[in-house]
Amino acid sequence: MPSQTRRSQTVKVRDVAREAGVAVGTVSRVLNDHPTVTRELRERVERAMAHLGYEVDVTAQSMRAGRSRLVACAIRDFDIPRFALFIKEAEAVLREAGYTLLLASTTNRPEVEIALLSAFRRRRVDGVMMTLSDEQHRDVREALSEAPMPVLLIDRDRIEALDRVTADHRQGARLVTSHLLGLGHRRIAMLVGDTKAFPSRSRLEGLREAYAAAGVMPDPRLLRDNVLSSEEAYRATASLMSLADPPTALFVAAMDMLGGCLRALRTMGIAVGDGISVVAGSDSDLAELHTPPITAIAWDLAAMGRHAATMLLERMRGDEIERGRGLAVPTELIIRGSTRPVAN
Amino acid sequence: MPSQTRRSQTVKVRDVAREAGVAVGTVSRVLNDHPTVTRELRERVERAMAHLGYEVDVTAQSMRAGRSRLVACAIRDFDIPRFALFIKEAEAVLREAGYTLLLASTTNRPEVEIALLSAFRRRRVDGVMMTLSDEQHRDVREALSEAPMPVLLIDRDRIEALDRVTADHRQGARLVTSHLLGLGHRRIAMLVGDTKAFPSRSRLEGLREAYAAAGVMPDPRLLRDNVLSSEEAYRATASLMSLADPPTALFVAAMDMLGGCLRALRTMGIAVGDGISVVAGSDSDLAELHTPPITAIAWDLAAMGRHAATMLLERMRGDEIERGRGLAVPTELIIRGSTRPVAN
DNA sequence: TGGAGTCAATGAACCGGTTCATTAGCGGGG
DNA sequence: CCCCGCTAATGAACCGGTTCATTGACTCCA
Repeated sequence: MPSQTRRSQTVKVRDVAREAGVAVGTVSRVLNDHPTVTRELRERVERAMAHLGYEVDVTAQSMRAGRSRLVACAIRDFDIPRFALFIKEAEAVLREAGYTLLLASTTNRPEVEIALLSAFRRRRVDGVMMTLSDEQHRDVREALSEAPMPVLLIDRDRIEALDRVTADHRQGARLVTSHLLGLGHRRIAMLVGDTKAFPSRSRLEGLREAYAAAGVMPDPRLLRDNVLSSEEAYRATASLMSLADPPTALFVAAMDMLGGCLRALRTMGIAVGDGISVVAGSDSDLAELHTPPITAIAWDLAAMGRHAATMLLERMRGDEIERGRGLAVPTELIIRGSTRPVAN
Repeated sequence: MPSQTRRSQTVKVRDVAREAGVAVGTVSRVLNDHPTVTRELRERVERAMAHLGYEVDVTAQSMRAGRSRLVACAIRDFDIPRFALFIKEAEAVLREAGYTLLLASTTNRPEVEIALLSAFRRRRVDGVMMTLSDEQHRDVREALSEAPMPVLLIDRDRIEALDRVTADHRQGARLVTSHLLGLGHRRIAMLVGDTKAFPSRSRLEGLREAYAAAGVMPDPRLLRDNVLSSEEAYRATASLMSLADPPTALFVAAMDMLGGCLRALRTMGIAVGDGISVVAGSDSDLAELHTPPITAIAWDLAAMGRHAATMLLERMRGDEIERGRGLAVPTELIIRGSTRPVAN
């Protein structure tokens, strides 16, 4: 019976205590760097641990201490290439602080978000960073308010009580729109993602603000929202370009939908730059190395990941901080060859 | 004191047992779908749980049961865009089976790999899927053999005792090389990643096999190995193209280094297709939508993720299966406009 | 009617740490 | 010399489940 074998193999605090000739409590204090332990005893215990090849059982620690040293990250879909950067940096900061990252995907469904929060609670996860499909969703808000651990929102801002890290998408969309209006474009199409979520909402705001500032009215028929996949971006682009009065510029604001959009233009034989000006809502190798290179909005996702982890750590430490801190990383517009003065 | 509040708020098996008028053991049996519990009692207990809003403490379960329902995934760097697909699918399969995914990055360093294995052991992780920086590393192999939980290797194959899921990179490289040789290319440069790891090794084998089959000798100076970042790919490309006798074709076998390589060619004013034939070691939007589109090797990373999770689940279930099963997903060559007959 | 056999339910012991009230030891002041 | 106060170490209780030997009820058959 392997469990028997394993059990007898496993070195426990008792064994270390016996080996070192001290009480189990002392071993525990050594493990936790308690100040009230003399150097001599500490060394004796550490020698015993090394000698026996002792390893703490984190499960048992969590059990008694009520904390797991786990931090969960739940996002819509970690298939989003640029998002990996966020996770990478967040994980590095958390690991440095002794935490392990739990990863889950919400598939952008409220019921999954709620189920995940419950699963995190059952695991006594110490902190959560997540996106939400819909910040207004009643049940999700209730689940969040009942969460016993701090929750930080990623690129969401409508829940005042929670910390959040966002990108300034409004600013980004404003820059794009002003840039295009400045080039003479008046028929600017826009593909945005889920309008129930912050990024799309604020991009729409930015667009409207820029239009308003220029005293121009946007054509609502050029706005395609809830574009969530590359395939949808393809169809939306194809449909826009088939209009009797097609757009002269296309702002692909939905994250990483640029591929679908370019595929559609290529299929229809429309040249980027000449036939239509194109702007990507987030920068990528594809945008940079396309012919012509594609004007794009850029922001520092790595910094977002670091900030998210750092803020969450502060909150978990229980520091006396005001509730609902927000941190917005700036966005910038990188102008490339895909945006040109409107033809005629 | 919040912990006090939380403690008193928490509903435990005792409370459920009292509410339902049964023993705690019975509640536990209901929780674990034990067969020896009558329908009537089961329903009474479930009502009590619902009424009190009971949630099991997974930590306590893990403590006694010795398993955590955690599966760890440790890869070199999850900044690799295409890898997200693997993780996404693996997570879905694992979640379906009631497991939660732990994520960590090895940064391709043996000592980190060893430390992570130890951390996973301390957390009583039930299974691990990981890459290795060096399959031959003594200490890593020792750590692996001492791991009490099953470990599955991702795209690594040199450890016979462990299950593994790989892509057939050798086949891919063979296809690429034959294709280029068939177009008349004799000076084929290749950028590969870490030669201590399986993917680069088998790509090199594939290249040599194809050369041998054609009775041609490769020029070793055109081989650049240990290209690990986009920046290194940039430099390697620049250096290759500055040779007195530069290559006529470039096989960017290192994963997702295509960007750096294309940047270098653009900087040097060398046209893809005309000036040099280019093949990407893994397909991407960038390869597909580049002008000209770039010939690439493709394989199903999503399937790899699913297979990895499924195989690991089987192993964790303790099924009687032979040790060290290997599953290789096929690779295919997608020929596009970037590879043309050699000019002369 | 009694005894063997089945099956469901019980609850105390246990998993491996941490916590904290208690004890032991020591130095210093009266 | 005694007592007080302080610090360091002790070890039993505890965290919240699961497990399993034991009990009790019930059926079946001689």
